[in-house]
Amino acid sequence: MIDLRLLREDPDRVRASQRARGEDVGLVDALLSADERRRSSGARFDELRNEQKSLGKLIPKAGPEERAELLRKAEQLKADVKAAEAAQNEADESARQLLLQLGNIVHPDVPVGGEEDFAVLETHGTIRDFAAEGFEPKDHLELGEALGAIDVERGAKVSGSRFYYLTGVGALLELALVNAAIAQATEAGFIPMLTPALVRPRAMEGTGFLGQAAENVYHLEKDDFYLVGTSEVPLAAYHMDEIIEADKLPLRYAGFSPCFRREAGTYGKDTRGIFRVHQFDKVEMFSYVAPEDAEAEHQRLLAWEKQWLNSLELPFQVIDVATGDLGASASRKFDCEAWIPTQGKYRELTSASNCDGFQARRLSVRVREGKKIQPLSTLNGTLCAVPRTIVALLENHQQADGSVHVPAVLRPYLGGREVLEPITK
RNA sequence: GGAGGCGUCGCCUAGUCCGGUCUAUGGCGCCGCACUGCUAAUGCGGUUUGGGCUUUACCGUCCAUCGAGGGUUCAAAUCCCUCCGCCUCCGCCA
Repeated sequence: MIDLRLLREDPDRVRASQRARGEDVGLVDALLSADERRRSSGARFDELRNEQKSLGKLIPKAGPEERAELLRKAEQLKADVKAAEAAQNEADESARQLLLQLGNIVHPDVPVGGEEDFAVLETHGTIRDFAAEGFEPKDHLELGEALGAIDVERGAKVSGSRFYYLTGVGALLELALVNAAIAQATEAGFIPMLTPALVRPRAMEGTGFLGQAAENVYHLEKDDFYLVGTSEVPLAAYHMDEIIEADKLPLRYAGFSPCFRREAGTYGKDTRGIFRVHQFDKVEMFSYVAPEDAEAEHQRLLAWEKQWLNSLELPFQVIDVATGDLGASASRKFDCEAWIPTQGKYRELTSASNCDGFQARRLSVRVREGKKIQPLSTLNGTLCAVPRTIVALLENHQQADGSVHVPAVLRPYLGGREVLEPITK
């Protein structure tokens, strides 16, 4: 959530941000009046409660007659206090509900518009010219099946569409990617973390995934658990309700977990292969930093993502995601998109978001510097989302005979193998 | 799944049986001041968090906060209910 004080002091800035997101600006005014109601009902309750307390002190000391009189007054007050408390709770709750609907304040440099209105910031690597090399590139599924690495037919048989098995060298490839990614993150100072994949509503809501994104979240009704779509959720909630000393920051975690996504509303989109699936594993970077350090950390996360993709020898571009595609909790988001030869376009492989104090405020994670206590800033960035990375690797590193070149960074985790060969039988 | 115990403002802890004197005790740690060649020791003061009001800030002040939420009562850390978490034992199970 955003800072209520900011809303009070500079509502126009919040309105402008809502407008840029293409969201309802009326929400801001509703929130302002709810906040006003919250404050006045709170003051009323405080006043009555104070009166009740002073009266309560007199009762045990009073003589019999006086006592009866006081009790009569106290009884009346009891009803008033109860009503005032109910009014206060109601006002608090309605203000909170409105506040939860409001997305983060958008960074002024973010391009305004929908999904297609992103700005390309930089490009890396060289796109291969398969025509010049004299062969037609195969897509990742065809390659993966030939390698004995991917089985989507049986994935569908067992679990339905958008499920898959990674088999043989495919399974090894995932483990190699995960190990290499964790190694890079550890080298950079991240603490490796294996996190819960099932979380309570508070963690999900606090991370901002129960708003517009809710339809993409799996929910276990019987136990009221949510399946996380990213380890960002358990990593953000890790320090929930804590106050962290300023000299402990930055705190950096590299989470590895399965990720579950319903992919509602994507029917017919990316249906072939393992580009868009309901379950996958991912290594995620997560940072807790002082508010003034957030933008610099955002750049650092992006730099680590670029380092990773470069080490995989993948051609990619970096984009500044447009306002309409930010998601509720990000104030700014940089995606790295790898070139997918058979699609002839760049597709998202990693995503780095600066959430400022948005998640920290919802999850009550604060930093203490001297006497000052304030929400800190949280940021997250993908290091390696496994299936998509496999897609990009297979397609970009394929050779005319259907074998696949292995980047040096993965070889130590693949028994030194430099090439993956199709299975003959 | 069954039985029992527990949860107090950084950590430990008193208080809960028997409601008001709790404005929550004491110790440790930490911060400030005093004293002191330095350090240590000692003395005095301070030290939960959130929200209002006031305010440049400080200070001050009010309300809430004893795991969470409800209830009883004029009044709840204390009594009742529900939930959450931790511990012990039993059962079951990777």
